[in-house]
Amino acid sequence: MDARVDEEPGGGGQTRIQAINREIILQAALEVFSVHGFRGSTLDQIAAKAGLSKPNLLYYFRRKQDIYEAVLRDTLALWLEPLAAIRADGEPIEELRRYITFKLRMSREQPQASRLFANEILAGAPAIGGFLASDLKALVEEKAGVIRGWVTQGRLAPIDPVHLIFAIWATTQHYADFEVQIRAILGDQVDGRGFPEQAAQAVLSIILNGVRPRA
Amino acid sequence: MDARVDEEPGGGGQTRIQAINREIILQAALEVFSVHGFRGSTLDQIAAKAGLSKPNLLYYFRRKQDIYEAVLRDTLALWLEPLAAIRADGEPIEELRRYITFKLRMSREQPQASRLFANEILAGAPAIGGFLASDLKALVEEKAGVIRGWVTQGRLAPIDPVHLIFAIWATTQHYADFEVQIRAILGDQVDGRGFPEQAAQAVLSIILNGVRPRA
DNA sequence: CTGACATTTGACCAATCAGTCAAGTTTCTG
DNA sequence: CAGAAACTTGACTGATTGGTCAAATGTCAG
Repeated sequence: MDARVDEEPGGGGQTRIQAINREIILQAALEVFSVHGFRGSTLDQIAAKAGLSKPNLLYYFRRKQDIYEAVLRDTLALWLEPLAAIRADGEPIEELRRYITFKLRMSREQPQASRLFANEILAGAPAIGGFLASDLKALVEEKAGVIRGWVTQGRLAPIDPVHLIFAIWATTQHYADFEVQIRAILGDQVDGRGFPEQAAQAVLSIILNGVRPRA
Repeated sequence: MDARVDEEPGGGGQTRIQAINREIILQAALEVFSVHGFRGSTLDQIAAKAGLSKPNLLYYFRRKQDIYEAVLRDTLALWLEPLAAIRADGEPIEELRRYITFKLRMSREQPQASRLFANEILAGAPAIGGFLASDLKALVEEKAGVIRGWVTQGRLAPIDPVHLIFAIWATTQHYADFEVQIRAILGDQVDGRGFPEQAAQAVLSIILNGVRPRA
């Protein structure tokens, strides 16, 4: 029969095994969904990667869609964090440098999360369209206001703030989303010690010099 | 029986109907594959969009994979064209401006081609991995050499040429690949008359000022 | 207008898909 | 250590998938 409500697999309270297996499933699902997107991924792939049987997967998540949404939800907050951290009372160039550096590090350490979103957006954002149009839009508008203020004060070159945010997203996430292409062009160099710094220096140089106020 | 070799559906010579229907199929396939990727797309979706029956699809292309590769091949050349057009004997900033402008126009006029590649790369480039590591790599290295020359001559700020190319790809293709996200944030503004110019001005301003030599 | 060939399709197939279920096994609690 | 609940799974289902095939229809040159 029904377990105590707060110990249902989908609920808040979890048993030890639930906590472990839900985490295993979400990690496996991230690896699969981030490569093939929702439609292109199968429960069998996820089950195999998680080392669980397919019915067992569906014991923890009733539907494939539920797994997908759980993975997306888990990574959404993580993804917005750095943008939210931009402070209006900071030094503009330093704030942007910190934001870009943060985003580049996330592309390096969580490339699958980046690819998961890329797949979701390419597919038309069926699962997070509402979130984009509400929370993300509000956050971008807020930070665009901050940047616009810096421009008005002459602390940044005149630039459309929203497009600047797009440019930062694009250049930083590119290293995660297009990693295969980058690896095809640069080879094992990508795994070298200096590569992250090299990429960071290039991106920071282009964008920061691109928005630095010109006398 | 076998038709004359040069009139086989897959061959070079085509009947009138073949030419028409192959084009219809490739256009429908582009629309489907660019949204859901190879694995996430179905022949039924393509057939429905093309207004043909599924067996008829397979009369012109023997396998789903063949349709996919044909669409990719058709768009690959188009995609490299602008990079190849960068000239060593041009004015650096003007050459880059032309390249960025070209890429932005392609993102606007051929967003599906951009998304098709994005999906292919995200999936690990199973179909074009070899091409990336050979042709694209060679082309990038050649143009990187050109840019490196400009830097050496002091006509561009010191910047890693390959990462500059990545940054240009990222910022320009972002408008095609993440259109849904951009639309969620900016709304119908995206359809406005001035939007392409606004985006172009922002991207050009950031990148060109980012690489302009500083005294 | 006719015959050869190109084109189209309904019916079908085996494989894979998401999801169900009843019967098992394991784990936890008192 | 017993009983209850949590967990696991083999076997299954109906739907969808890519792909086949024989038969029917359309096209076009002579």
